[in-house]
Amino acid sequence: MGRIPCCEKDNVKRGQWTPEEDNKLSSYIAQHGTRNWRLIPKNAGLQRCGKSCRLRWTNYLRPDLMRGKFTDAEEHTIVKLHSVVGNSTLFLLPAGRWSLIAAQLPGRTDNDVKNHWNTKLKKKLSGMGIDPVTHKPFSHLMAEIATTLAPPQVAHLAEAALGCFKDEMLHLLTKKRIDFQLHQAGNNHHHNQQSSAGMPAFVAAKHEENDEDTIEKIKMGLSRAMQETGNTNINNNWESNNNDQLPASSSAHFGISSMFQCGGEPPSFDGDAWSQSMCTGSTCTAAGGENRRGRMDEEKLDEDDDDDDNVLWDLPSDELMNPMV
DNA sequence: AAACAAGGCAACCGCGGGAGG
DNA sequence: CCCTCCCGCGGTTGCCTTGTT
Repeated sequence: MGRIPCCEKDNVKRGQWTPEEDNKLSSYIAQHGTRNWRLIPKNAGLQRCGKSCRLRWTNYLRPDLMRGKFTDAEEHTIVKLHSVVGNSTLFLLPAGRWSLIAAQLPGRTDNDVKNHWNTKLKKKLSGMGIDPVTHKPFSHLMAEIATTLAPPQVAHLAEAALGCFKDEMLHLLTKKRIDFQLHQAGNNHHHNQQSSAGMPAFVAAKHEENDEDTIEKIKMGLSRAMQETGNTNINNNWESNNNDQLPASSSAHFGISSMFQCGGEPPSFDGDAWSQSMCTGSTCTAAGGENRRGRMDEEKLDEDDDDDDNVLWDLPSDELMNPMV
């Protein structure tokens, strides 16, 4: 038996809302509240689906909404919480993950958070070499899988992985990193000779570097990660964290920080406080280098001091705006 | 200056859960 | 217990803006 539509689609307007429609909806809700969305458009004199009205209200018209850019702190919270509730099916969370995350960010809607995650944060994490789904470094993900396979299968895995990541990696290595290098080059300007194309020598070199070279480097990194895995407690970490009472509280531990404790390759850093704050643990501390403390703003440092001891993703319940699960 | 590409955001769609008859 | 309806969620699409060539 098919589900009946929430409204008759022929008679409803769709697309962008006009200021008049916004006014009608806002004033109606101000007077009558938001009970029964199906009746609201009729009573408010709107040719809209009730669902559309609800979305417009919750995502745009609500007076408590905060517009504007996400702050670093908000982004930090999103990433933290996403590492915990990201795989909501695993923990059988009663509420959706986006709404749960949004509940911790006053003035932000789940749609806001979801859009921000999809358009910005995912790329940001990828750019740091971290898988935005599992919050683990790409190299460790591959290494984890590789440890369960026989050597011939590992070779196939590497090839398959390269196929998957090739485009993304090439993009990151040949385009985005150039920005960073440009910045670096600015400090060593006199060392860089101009190429025939008029671009700095290092940029020209990047362009000339063919795909095969890049792939070779990726392969080396992958095999190095797999070798290092043999000497570390990567699986112990993973298993112990999973075997313990799984839900949210413990799951926070097996995110990025626990993986970084394993001695594998750290993600690449842009050097900004945000990216460094996404990573703690012995390896990252070393990789982050001396300037970490120097660069991070003092207030943030104080906040994160507890996290520095390997457990960035531990979220004390009193730190949350709304308690979860 | 124009064309094209990429990014960002608002809105839509379909599905599932829960409440109530 | 079944059915209907409402609500809310995540995924996706489409359009507008901004950046790049």
